[in-house]
Amino acid sequence: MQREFDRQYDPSRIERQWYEHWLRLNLFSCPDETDKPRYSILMPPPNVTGVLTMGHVLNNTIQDLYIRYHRKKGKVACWFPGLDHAGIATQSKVEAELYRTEGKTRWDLGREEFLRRVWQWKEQYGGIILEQLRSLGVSCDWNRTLFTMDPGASNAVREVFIRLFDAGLIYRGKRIINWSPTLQSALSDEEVLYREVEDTLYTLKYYCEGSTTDYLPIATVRPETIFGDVAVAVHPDDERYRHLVGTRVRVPLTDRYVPVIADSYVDPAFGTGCLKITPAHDPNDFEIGMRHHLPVLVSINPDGKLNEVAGRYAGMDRFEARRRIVEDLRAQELIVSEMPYKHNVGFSERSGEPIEPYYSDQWFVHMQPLAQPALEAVLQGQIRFFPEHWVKTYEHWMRNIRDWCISRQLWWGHRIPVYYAPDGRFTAARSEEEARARLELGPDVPLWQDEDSLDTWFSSWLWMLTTMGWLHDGKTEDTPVLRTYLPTDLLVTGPDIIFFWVARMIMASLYFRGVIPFRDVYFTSIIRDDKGRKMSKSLGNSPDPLQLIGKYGADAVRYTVLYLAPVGQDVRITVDPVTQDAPQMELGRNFANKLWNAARFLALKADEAQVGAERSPTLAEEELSLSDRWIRSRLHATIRLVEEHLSRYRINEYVRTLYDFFWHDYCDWYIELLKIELQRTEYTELRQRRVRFALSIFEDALGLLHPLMPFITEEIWHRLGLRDRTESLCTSLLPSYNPSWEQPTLEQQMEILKQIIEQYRMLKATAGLKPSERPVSYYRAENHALELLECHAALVAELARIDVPTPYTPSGKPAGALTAFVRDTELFLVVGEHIIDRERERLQAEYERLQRLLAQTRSRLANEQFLQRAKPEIVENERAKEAAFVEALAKVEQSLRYLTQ
RNA sequence: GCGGUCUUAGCUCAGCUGGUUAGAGCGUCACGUUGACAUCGUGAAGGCCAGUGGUUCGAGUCCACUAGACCGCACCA
Repeated sequence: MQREFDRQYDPSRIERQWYEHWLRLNLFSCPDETDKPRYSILMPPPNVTGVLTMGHVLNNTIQDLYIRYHRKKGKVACWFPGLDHAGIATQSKVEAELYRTEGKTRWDLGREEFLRRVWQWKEQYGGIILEQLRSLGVSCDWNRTLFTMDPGASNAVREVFIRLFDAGLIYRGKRIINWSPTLQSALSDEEVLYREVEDTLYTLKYYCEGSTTDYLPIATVRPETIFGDVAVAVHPDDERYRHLVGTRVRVPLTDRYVPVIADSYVDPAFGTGCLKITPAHDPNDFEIGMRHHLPVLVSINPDGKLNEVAGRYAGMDRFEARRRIVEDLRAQELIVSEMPYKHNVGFSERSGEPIEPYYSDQWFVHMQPLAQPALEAVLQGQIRFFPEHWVKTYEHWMRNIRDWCISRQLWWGHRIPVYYAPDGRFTAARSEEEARARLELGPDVPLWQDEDSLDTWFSSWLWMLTTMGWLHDGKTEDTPVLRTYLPTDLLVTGPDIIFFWVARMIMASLYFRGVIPFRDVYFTSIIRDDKGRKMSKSLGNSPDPLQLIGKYGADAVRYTVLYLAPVGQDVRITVDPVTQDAPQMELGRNFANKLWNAARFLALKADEAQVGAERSPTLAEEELSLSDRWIRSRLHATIRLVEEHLSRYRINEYVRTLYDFFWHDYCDWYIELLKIELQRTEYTELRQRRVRFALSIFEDALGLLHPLMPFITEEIWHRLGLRDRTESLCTSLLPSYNPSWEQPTLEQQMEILKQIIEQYRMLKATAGLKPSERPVSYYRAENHALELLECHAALVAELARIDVPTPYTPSGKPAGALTAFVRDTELFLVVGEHIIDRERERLQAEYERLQRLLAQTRSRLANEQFLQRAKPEIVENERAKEAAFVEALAKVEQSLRYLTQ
């Protein structure tokens, strides 16, 4: 039976086919209820507007790794996928398109028609990213895909709003909020990014009433806000100004007089010690204004333009107005000084322009009561963070939590379920009828629903509940799915949304269901380019993952990204600015190719020996060679390590462990040894059993690798095992660990044998001999090493490409021989006398190295404290080292002496 | 201002609860196509583990400080 195996692995030929096949076999969908152990993960829902980024690749590969691993442990492993409606991002996108194609704004269309267009857009382009994720091989339960604007999720959102409203945890208030003039909407504190900006600090003259010479010097970076001034504040104890408290000063460029007030908020040591109070345009001024019962004078409109309060500057944009006002202030000599000034300015995370603090009616969630239990769940370890240090960040935020502004002046989103009556009263309600009932109004009284919608995160924070059907009809709280899969086991997300999402989910889950939403949270690395910049579309420094998958294969991309991503450390991926290629992916591609070729070799041998799908009979225990036992020991160590690393989320260690096993243990050594052993096995039947043994080791290891590289492992598993297409490595169980097969002593022996081979190779290379030459070799060894060499001389000869080494009994060394050492074993390779100089150099270096080591060891042993306090086995070890170094030194020294003779 | 992370080979990084002679991949150099693999093999070169001090019998590993890189939160005109 011959199988086709190309010399090179081509992922593009098999990946898509396998994915579709898995979907046909329905391997990823889970029942609502089960008696089996279960494991669940919530996918952080990507935006409908999103396309696959390297961040998604990293994040979803980790999730897929864990889901697949636990599925292969025999659990019902359910991964809940979904999509986020992304209010601002999506609305902006559709508005931009509308303006480009039809020259219209959303107000031209009206709310209803505009929303129809957004839905249309969503049907057409939305969710592309979910399709893209499939090319990565993710094994979600696609039947459970939820969109945050789906009716079920929307019902839950409405119900939650009403419940929190009734509980007094949601309130409406006139506040200073972060306003984006571009988006024409409020933003939460978390959506504002602060950046240092070079500005000018203007000190202005506020003339005292009735005086043309006395003034208060008042510094500001925003002279355009002076029209909103309602007072000037000084510190109550400030001797310079105390006499002025209660008098009035004139606002520059106006005829308006405002009072001088005393408030301890003012820092007398900072600046001029005088502060203008503009409650409508500064959060701190607002607080002071409230304390002193001052009016809130709005001078800048929501569109960022000054209004009639600003007199002749009305209608001007805030930045244009600043320039004009400064010119006029200069002209009228109202400026004391202008100084360059660095300070932090808040920018809209979404639209990029400076935030305008804006005084308006908004909806807030009172966070304090929700935060307390959520903080405890993490501090007490019910929820674990990986890496753990994020707990500090979480705690800091939770202890200083501020109320959450949830209203957005957007149309795309969940509309706030609040109704207003003509008399000004309002209530949250499921319908207009219910609102009437709640407000005790007759059926003919007109009601208005609030125009605003809710922050997108107000639906995301319910994700663990809504994905599992909670309140999808507005009533049913307890579903079989919730009982089965909540709390989930793992959440994988970026640390940048710890507040936006992770913290709020914990709060919502505890408040509404009384359970934690997830047990472990793994915060992924941030992917950066080779200059350390975060990858982003605007910088153009992010490769297109689909292009990489197309070029290198999904397995290779998954492999490389996880190999490069240690826990808690950012990942740097070098990207070619022209081709957008990421050459580091070769790491994964080469590994896949290595795997493929190892399988190709096994298939060749299996076909030669006419091994079919059967794996028995295999070698009996007493038939196992040193290399067989060794590779089995390595396999079981690997099984153990895989479990250890994954349970501690040391993902790159897991990757490295498998790399080492496949490449170094299995390919570099085991296959090479197997080749020789097969050559020497005369009986067909024994050869067959030997190949079966080699295959079974390889196949077990494939299972361990499958969660990371699902496509190639499935393909190889089928080819080697000639398995039926209805079987899948996705659902076949992982090999189980057998501690008695992990044999450290045996591994040590093998290690010595490997070193002996390597030393012979080194000698041969030093002599510059051709590979085809087989120089005569000898050894002088004792005990174990002697035994090893006697038993495996032929293997050593084959692998080192030398003549079969034989014991050398005379003292001294063979004529024309180079010498090398493995512990106390001496190895000789007869090469003639032509490279004495290099040999002497090498031995001299070795001599010095050993002397350094010996000195170190001796100084340790000379220390009384060390002998007394260190553990006995450490001391013993040190003594053994001393002896070994002394002996080795003597031998090297002797060799050097022979050389000079 | 508060909190956090990082600094190990030319590059990108591993190195777990302190204890064999500090590792890998890429890159470099030399050799090589022996029936799995040149997307490969063999060998070699390459490291005062950022600096200073401390704890300890013992520090790349723990602590403090310094320098540099970065992140989060807060923010006064």
